[in-house]
Amino acid sequence: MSTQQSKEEFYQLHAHLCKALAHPTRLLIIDELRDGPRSVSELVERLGLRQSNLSQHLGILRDQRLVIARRDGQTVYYSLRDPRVTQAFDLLRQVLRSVLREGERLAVAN
Amino acid sequence: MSTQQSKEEFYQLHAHLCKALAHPTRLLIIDELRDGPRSVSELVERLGLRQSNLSQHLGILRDQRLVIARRDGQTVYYSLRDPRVTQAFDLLRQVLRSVLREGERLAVAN
DNA sequence: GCATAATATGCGGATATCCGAATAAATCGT
DNA sequence: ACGATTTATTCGGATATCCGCATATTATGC
Repeated sequence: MSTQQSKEEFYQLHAHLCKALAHPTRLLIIDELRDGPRSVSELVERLGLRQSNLSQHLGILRDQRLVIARRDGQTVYYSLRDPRVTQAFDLLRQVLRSVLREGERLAVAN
Repeated sequence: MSTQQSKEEFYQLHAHLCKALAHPTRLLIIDELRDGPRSVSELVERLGLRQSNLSQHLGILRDQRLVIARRDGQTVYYSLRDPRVTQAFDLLRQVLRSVLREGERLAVAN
């Protein structure tokens, strides 16, 4: 551990990171950023959210350094900071799908 | 999507999965299960938690099918259901470390 | 400087999560 | 069947998250 950091603090930070991913809207945002940067207004339009609510969610993703904001004039473009985030995203989605298939099997069996 | 499931519901489920990971204690539990199954009492002892609290967290992980409970007599052994969960776990941890290194660089620069 | 556009932030009520204490449920030995 | 052991669940108060509304901030064009 490079910086002075207790085990507890590290797990806390890891949990904060996960918490930032633990909301449907924020997952939608991340999915929307896969193909490249998007401005806030683009995201508002594509996701159909109130602007303030979207900005709040973007703020949470920003705080955890999951996304990067680049300003060009009045518009701010958001992009993903680290491809490993989407990798983790996809792994969990695979797990989810396998859980759903499993549940289906059991549903048929019972 | 095999089962009847709207896009919104799917993202909701994904978020629930992430939420289950979004707590330091539950991350500690998952880390503890990497090397194989552990009984509840082993986990209580190794993590130093109240038994009820640990069971609550295990329940959350169980509900999301992140862990499996196997009963042997009076003791219940928990194990990880899918290695992809720990893979996702590790990817996020790498992201976290890189974020911390970055913060350190900036701290030194300023 | 001022009106406008794009984005961010503060506030407050509704809802969800967290933890400890007490209690229930399951299993064992006798 | 009864007591002991291990694990799970319920309840309630404290704390945190979420969203809409209103307002602030930042940048542009005139």
